[in-house]
Amino acid sequence: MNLKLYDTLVGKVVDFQPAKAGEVSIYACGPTVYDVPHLGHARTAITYDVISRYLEWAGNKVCLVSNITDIDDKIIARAAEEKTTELELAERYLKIYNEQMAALKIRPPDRQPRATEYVTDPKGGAAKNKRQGMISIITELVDGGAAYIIEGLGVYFDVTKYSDYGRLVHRTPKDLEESGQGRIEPVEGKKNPLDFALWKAAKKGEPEWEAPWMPGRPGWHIECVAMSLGELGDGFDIHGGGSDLIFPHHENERAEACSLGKQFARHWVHSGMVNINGEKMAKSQNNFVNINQMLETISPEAFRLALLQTHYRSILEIDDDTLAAATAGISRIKEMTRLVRNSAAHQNLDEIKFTQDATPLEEYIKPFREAMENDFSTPAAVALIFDLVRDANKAGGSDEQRLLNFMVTLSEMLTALGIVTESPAAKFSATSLFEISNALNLSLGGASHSKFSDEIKELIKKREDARAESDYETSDQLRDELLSLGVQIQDHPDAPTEYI
RNA sequence: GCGUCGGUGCCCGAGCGGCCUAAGGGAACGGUUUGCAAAACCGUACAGUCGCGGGUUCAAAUCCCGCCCGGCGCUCCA
Repeated sequence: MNLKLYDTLVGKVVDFQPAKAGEVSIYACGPTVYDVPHLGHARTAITYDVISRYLEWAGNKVCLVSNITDIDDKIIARAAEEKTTELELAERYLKIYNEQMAALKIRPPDRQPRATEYVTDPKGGAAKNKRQGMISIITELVDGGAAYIIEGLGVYFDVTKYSDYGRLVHRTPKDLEESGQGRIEPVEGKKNPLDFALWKAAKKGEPEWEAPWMPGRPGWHIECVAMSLGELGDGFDIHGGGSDLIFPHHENERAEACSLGKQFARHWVHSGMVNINGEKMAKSQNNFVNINQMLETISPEAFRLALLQTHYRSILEIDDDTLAAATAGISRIKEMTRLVRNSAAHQNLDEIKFTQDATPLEEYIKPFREAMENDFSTPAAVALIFDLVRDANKAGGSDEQRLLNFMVTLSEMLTALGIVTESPAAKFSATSLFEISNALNLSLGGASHSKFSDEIKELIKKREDARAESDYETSDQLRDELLSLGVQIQDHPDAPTEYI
């Protein structure tokens, strides 16, 4: 693997090699579960899903950790609004989040730690478990002089004690302070306006944990330090999230972790934001699109394709045109697999096994790898899929060995991107051309044969009768009717009519 | 204001010093095919040259400078 990726900290594309050859560890900042997820969450989750799938496809062992923030001010506020407990609220929205990510065919992360599991040290102690809770991390920061206590308010990180502050966001502390004027909520007792909370004292009725300073709850950034280091260890490979998290969240994480003497993340990766109908998607615009809503109009495969046709760092434009274009694109790929399937079925190639001979075609795989390893250039990778589709359509039904190679190649590429979710190695190691093309067609949302209702079967029968009598007026009418029921028709001069 | 990313055809969107007579998808138009369609394939127009103006270079969409415009960030948002 010869991967290059854009590292936010460096500000350019750099060579990437995992700390341990063949193993890649990724920490992707997950959601705060106080509301239903929206397209932004989907985009970020799919970005890291694709990255981890590709790296795995390329032969690495990948560990993807994505956390859940289940305690913070928004959750407390929302729980109060809904007259429920923070725990119940977080549970509920976490469940919805995971269900919707599954609906998008996003693979669950290898581990999904929650902030509340990381407040205190695990049973048996930090050293034994190789993971430290937030309270013990904060204690270390206080003891080391990087943090200070404001009585009755909380524990704050002193940014002047960390000389590299601002490097991730490419700003100087002075700049940050000036541009933050009027935005930063003044806190009585802070030494510097940029100082931020590591621990917040609990107000009456709020969830609280016992701590050396005062009962309270953790600040935002410290949770990700505890979870990323706890799950992946110091010097893990990639820390990711949406680009809106660069500052203050990730900057502050760095400050905390590096002040502990940790190397922390080796690379920082950030995915771009989502625009809806040419406008930024934001609460103030009141144009948040929920995943459920969107999945009523587009398949998860098509949605993923729409995302992949834009580079992960660019702004993603979502509107009806984008989604329709992606749906048409998936149909195009699906149609090709269907044509191959038919060809295999009609020629009885079904009986021929190609186990030994199926060969992914380097003419596609090689540039595909190059595209993906160039900072995950999925638009170029997707273009190669369409090149292959055209070439396979052109090849026609005659050369079954070549068709098989096309199918295996297509399967590899679709799997590497997660458009298709089966493992090709397991699925296709002992199968036929028909089985491969059928599997791909079905996993792209294609229909299997003869699963029509009696009503539809009746209409088909009527139409066939009409056509036999050359009554085209009636048969065309029935065709329209069938189409409105979702059945597409393809007549052929010397082959049976197909119903899709 | 500061930081950062970007401005490419009708739309989306690659390319980032010569292979660009600018990938790929969608939409449009014409042809082959079809009873007519659909799908597929072939072809065409779309980018009078890649936001604008300078510069570097034998060579620039690609590098540099300036300007204009947009996104994101600038204390709790993926």
